[in-house]
Amino acid sequence: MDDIAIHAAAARVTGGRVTIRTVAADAGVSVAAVSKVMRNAYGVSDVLRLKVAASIEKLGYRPSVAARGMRGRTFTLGVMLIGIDNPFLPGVYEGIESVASAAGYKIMVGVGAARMPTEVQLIEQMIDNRMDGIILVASQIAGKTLEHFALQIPIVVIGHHEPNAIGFDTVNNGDQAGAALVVRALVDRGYRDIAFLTQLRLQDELSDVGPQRELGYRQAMKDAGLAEQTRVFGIPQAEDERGQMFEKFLQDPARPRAVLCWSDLDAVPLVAAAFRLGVKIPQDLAIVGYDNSAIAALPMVDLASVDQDGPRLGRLSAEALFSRIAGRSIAEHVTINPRLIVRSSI
Amino acid sequence: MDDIAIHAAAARVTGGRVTIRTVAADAGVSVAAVSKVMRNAYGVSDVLRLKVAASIEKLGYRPSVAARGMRGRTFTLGVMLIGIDNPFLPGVYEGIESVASAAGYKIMVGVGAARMPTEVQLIEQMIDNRMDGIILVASQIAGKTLEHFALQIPIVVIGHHEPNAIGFDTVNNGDQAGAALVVRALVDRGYRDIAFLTQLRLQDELSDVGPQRELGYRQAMKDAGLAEQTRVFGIPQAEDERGQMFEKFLQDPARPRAVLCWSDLDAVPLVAAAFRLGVKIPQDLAIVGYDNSAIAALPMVDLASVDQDGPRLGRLSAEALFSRIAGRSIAEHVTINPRLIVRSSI
DNA sequence: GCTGATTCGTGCACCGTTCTACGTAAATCA
DNA sequence: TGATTTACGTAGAACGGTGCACGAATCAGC
Repeated sequence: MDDIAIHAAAARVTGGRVTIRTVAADAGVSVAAVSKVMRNAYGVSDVLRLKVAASIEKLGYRPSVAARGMRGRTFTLGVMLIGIDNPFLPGVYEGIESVASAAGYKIMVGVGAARMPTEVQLIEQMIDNRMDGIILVASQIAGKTLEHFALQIPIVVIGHHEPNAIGFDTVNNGDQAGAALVVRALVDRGYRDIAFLTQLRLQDELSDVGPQRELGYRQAMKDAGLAEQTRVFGIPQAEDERGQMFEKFLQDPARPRAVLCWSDLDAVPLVAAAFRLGVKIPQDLAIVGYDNSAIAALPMVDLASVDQDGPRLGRLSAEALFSRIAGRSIAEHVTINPRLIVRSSI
Repeated sequence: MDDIAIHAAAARVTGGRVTIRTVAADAGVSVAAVSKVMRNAYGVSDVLRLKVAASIEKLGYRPSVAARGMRGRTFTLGVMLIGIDNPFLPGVYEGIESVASAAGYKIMVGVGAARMPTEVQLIEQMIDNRMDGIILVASQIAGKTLEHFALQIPIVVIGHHEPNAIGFDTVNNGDQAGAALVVRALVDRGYRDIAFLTQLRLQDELSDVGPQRELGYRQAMKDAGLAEQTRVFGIPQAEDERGQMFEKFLQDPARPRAVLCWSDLDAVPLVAAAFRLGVKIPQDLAIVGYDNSAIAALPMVDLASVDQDGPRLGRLSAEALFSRIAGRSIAEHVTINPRLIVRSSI
């Protein structure tokens, strides 16, 4: 009797939405029992489990992640992407997703738009949303800031070098090695006058991939006895400025014989500008990119590029994150070897 | 005295994390007062506001979205994208983001990977996370399912036609008009044997953009007196199958003289296959895509394509969502006009 | 100086979960 | 058979906010 009255009250109070209380009332058990079944915790008989499962099925109950997050885990990972149209991301995301979904985890993505304040806000937002951990892809946030956030939430960073970080993990391809790979391949083909094109930006942090690749380029040039041929050009960010810069660069008679671009993001537009101006690739200019994006593989582009194996980076970072969520507290810094995909542009 | 003890207890109990209670204790006011300041609700004096603001600043307090979501709003929108590498998405996202951030809203993205069950799960997840509303971009979920979810959360759909939906809004470009535009442009240039290439899929719903464009194509062909020339080819999803299909298609002497592809997603690979096989564009075959993606604009691709104005679609959908969140309950279905970007491929 | 209205700030009951502590009954052991 | 363990289920206090209802204080009007 009393029981029934309580059930009715419970049903009324929730106003339409099926909550754990609705299920408990329907199954005739306590709220805690339903919670136990949901988490398949210890101390639940088969009879109880079946009863509760039936009610859940019948009512179409879905636990609220928000409410769950207030005490336990949310089983959700946050993934912060630098921007939506970066060619490096799809592979990485795919890798993360495969590991996460196998572990029963959901993913929420934040899009950073490559602007620093936005990225910090996104991290804060993911903390506020009680994600169990976050993966930052190609973030530009400084290590010190990250150490601060790492106190609040497990963090793994892809595409940003912080080998001395103690609060969070990093997963990278060997950016220096990748650039060196390219220099050696170009030298083997007889090129000597090899330049590096890097992203022009305000705060030039050494931990970013661009500067790392530049470092690898410089070292490899020195190792090849080409220290004097070393040339680095900065590419402006804005699209029209970049176009003008490429035009001037390509029309300069003193331009290098081969270039390594810090990313396909700039290499593809360079190929486009060369095409427009009638500069033949590789006869007039050899070009190599970085990221082995889908566009680079198109036959009319056919751009040689360094492949980072994004899916593997993604998988490794997700695994690192899970082990950190599980309790590991000493940092892991993983580096995998990139390889050069040779195409007709060299 | 007593006061101080309470403060200490409050600080101890929260275990490091700065909560609304920590702030209240620090400012020497009630929890409710802090909450009022946060929501800038009615009945707060300037003195109180300043005191609380100072404490918030000092402690670096950030409210928990999860906790807030249990009663009030989360000020977060969910955006479900069909997949991360779709050329249609960046523009749309940019549009949504601009409106959302202006309204002080955050965005969380779910990546659907174009698989139906994943998409449904993502919607459920966004409901579980207490988003204030969601925008589905190029979703393949049937209208009936959406009506069900629309009872639980405000929904706006982009790139999916459901003109009779009553529970949610839709924002689209005129897909039929877009295809007709292309047919007319081709006819004007003297083409007669014009085919349509559409995505081959299991459940061919008329509400999807592909079939809509096909409808527009068929009607425009009829209107141009070319009903007999009407030909539609289905393109398989898998990359290698598609490659084989394109190869056969391009080598067939009876192939059409011009084709309209349902999306750049297939048009660009077709251009690539033509390039590989030495089929000249547009001399041997004219090609038009849909979406006006960045790749289409590359000079070595130079693919004519229909522009949907993604940013505008994004803005309109965000505005529709906000008005729905504000209480509107009758559905809105917006259509904007696409335009053809002419390039050397026709 | 009294009444009624207005302004501010607080106490407290939620929101939907998790999880610890505890009670009870059945099973095992001496 | 009595004592002890084990298995199961429940009550109730968190978690970190929101927002209603209420009381105290200030103010205006007469």
